[in-house]
Amino acid sequence: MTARGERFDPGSFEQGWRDRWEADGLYRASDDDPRDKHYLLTMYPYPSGDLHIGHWYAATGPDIVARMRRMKGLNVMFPMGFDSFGLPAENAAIDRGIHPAKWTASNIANMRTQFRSMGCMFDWEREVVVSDPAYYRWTQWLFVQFFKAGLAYRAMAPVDWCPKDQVVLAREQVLGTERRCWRCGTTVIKRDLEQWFFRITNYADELLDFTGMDWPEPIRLMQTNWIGRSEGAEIAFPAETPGVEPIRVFTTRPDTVFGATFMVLAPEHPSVAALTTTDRKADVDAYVAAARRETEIERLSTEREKTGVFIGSYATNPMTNERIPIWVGDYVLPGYGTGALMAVPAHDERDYAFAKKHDLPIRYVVQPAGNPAPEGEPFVAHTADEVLVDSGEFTGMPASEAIGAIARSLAERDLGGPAVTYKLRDWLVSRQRYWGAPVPIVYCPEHGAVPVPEDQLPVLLPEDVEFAPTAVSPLQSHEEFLKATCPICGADARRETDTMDTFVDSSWYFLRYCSPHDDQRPWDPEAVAHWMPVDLYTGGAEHAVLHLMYSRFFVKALRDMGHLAFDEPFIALRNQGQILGADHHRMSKSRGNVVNPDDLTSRYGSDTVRLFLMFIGPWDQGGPWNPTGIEGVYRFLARVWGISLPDASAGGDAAGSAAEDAELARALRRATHMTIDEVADDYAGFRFNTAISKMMELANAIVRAREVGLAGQPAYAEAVDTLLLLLAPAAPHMTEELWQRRGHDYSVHQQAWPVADASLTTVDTIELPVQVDGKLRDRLVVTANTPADEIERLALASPRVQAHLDGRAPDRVIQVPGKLVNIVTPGD
RNA sequence: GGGCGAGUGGCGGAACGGCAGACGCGCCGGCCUUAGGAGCCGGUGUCGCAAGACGUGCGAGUUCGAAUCUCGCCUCGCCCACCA
Repeated sequence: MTARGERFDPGSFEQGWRDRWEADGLYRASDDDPRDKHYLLTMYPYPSGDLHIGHWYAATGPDIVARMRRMKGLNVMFPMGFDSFGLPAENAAIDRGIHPAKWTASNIANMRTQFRSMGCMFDWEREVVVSDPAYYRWTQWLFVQFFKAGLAYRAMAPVDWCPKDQVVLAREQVLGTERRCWRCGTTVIKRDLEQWFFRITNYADELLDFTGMDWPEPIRLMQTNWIGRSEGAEIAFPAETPGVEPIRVFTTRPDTVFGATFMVLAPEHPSVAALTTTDRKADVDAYVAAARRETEIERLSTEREKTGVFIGSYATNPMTNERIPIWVGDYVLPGYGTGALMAVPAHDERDYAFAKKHDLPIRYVVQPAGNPAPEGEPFVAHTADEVLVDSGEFTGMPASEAIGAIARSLAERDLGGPAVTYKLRDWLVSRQRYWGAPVPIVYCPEHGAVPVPEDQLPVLLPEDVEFAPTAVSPLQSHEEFLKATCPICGADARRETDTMDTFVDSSWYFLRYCSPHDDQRPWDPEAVAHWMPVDLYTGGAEHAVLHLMYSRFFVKALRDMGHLAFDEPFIALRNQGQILGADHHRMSKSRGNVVNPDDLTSRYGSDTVRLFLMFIGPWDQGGPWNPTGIEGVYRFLARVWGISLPDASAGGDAAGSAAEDAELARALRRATHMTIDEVADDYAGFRFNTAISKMMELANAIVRAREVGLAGQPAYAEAVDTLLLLLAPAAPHMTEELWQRRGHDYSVHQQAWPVADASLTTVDTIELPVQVDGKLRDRLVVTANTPADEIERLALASPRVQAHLDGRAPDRVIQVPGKLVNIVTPGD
């Protein structure tokens, strides 16, 4: 801090500037702005009560980019809202008797205030709160559109059910590997209930296509793996039992079908009962019942024994025409492929383990070309040079060819053909909870599930509800809510009590931001056409799959219904790292390691906290919280303050000659102009830590310039003004204050981003490292256009190089223009 | 078990085929001061008085040159987890 001039006191001006920006609507994004639109979005938070340091970390990065892009001439929209439906509000209601709406509203009010203290350029006029009926009305409207388009349907699905409380539990309400009810500790069971689904699997293939999307590779990979597309063949194995359909299986290895020596059905497979023979019925029934009870509990374990029972009947291998036994085993998953598989123990590890345990035949039908068939272990390798053995007419054929040939042979006999299957399942959107958007459906005894007419939306959540500790959704016992009439026939009907998964709310909130106050439709098509798609989306990587994939699905589905005219919601995506507690664990209230930014801001100011968070490391990395070092960032800002105050130019002892001063001024100007693009590139690449270090270097250069008496010169003023402009996105308050004090027009945030003067950034002398055998021995200072042979001569003439050459003539000299010289000796 | 990512000073990190340790914290020394937990100046990878040698988890390799590329191993983190 400067000895003269006024002390840096962020508390004296930060709030004032925030009020002014707010009053002036500085960050309001207008639809008719002639500049190019730029939609920058950061994931909205769940209103848990307080903003912690992680929220600051997540929001400051995109705020910097938003501010820079605005200075670069774009019409930036940067909105914020609240993901305000969900379980914690309901838990608060149950535990403390506060109504979820009340609890949520007070949390939002608090967090909104805290958000404002960060000095982000959020356009609060566009705020979206998903638990507001003005929002969920349109969530319901969208459900109806999905229903009409056949993309929302009802089906039986297993749910976690507490037999004591008689209630469906959410996934997070089932605790531990013993799977106990969070409330009463009873062991939870699976129970089939009618649930609502969205048909996301219709879009599996399109969701695999990331063409033109600037997304992190790990996220694309995770979604790709989640969708889990597998190519192979479907093959029908006729069952001997009369009246039973052939058993269809999916396989990625049709080339091994000659080695299929038995079949295994999932316990849930629909043909199990019909295929079970009388003498096996007791065993099979017991096994199926046990598997059903254990679904997911035991199946989670990879290492467990391959259990199963023989069903008593046989099928025919369509290639060998052999009778092969049919088993039931819980390692076969009901939801994947056809829920049945042909077991090829010689070429699949799981089938091999099953065959060994149950003493079933193992037949090798593929082997490495020219090698004997391996014994004692499954041969699963799938490379180019394998051939079929013991496979009838296909014996000797390369495995890669056999895949197609066998599939064709089966297709000719109507016993199969090429097939594709996915791991992706349809999206279960039903939640048996209160605090969510009610599914807008009524059940008519005559017409079944009927959507609520659009002009009767929203289906409001009743407010007069009691939250009993049994955790049963109060909607299920709210007579007035349940009472409905059929929209088709007017008969007495019952209202659906399921609410929607909160991921439904977040699958379209980015559309609502475009026209948040429209009360005639979910969005204004013109506004959406103007702003969408989101140019840059930021958020935590924990949403890699669900939220991001659901949003992509929504956009594609709505496009196909004619509501949208683009394919993807988010062009570019960046993930911030997670700030952990000082104990290296996730911040959570129960651990007591949550860092509240309020203490830090009151002590250092918002700018310092913002800058510190961006300085501690790469933004996408995160890491454990450690406030050590915040002083350094504060000192940096205080130094910027000191060199920028108008009276800073008064000091300095002009000492050098005019020529020396001109050279120093030129060096300062070069440093200034070099920094402009470096900082811009770093900001754009989310490398805020290096951007800040470069601004620190410029500030240090300005301090030195003042010490040598440059403070009164134009180069000094240019350096300071440029530094303030570069720093403005990261430290918006103090740069605004200094900008004003230096006599410039309000606001620094409406200035154009500075342009680097190329004539200043090109260097005329360079320092070249000189290596001997790759080891640094000397440095040469030469003019930038020195010819190569001259550089070589100078390098060889260096006494230090000579010493290391030790009389030897160089073998060769490698020059990387402008980078270095390496002299290679013949020795090695 | 599979996939992805990461290992660099006392610490956060920079460099990402070409000067390892930018920038900052901390620490050491000095200046200023009635005082300093303020500010300013200098130093700070390790060993060594020095010249110099060594140095980016470990081990190989490619290259004139490797923290960076390749292969194998170790450790940590995240995701998926019997997906036929």
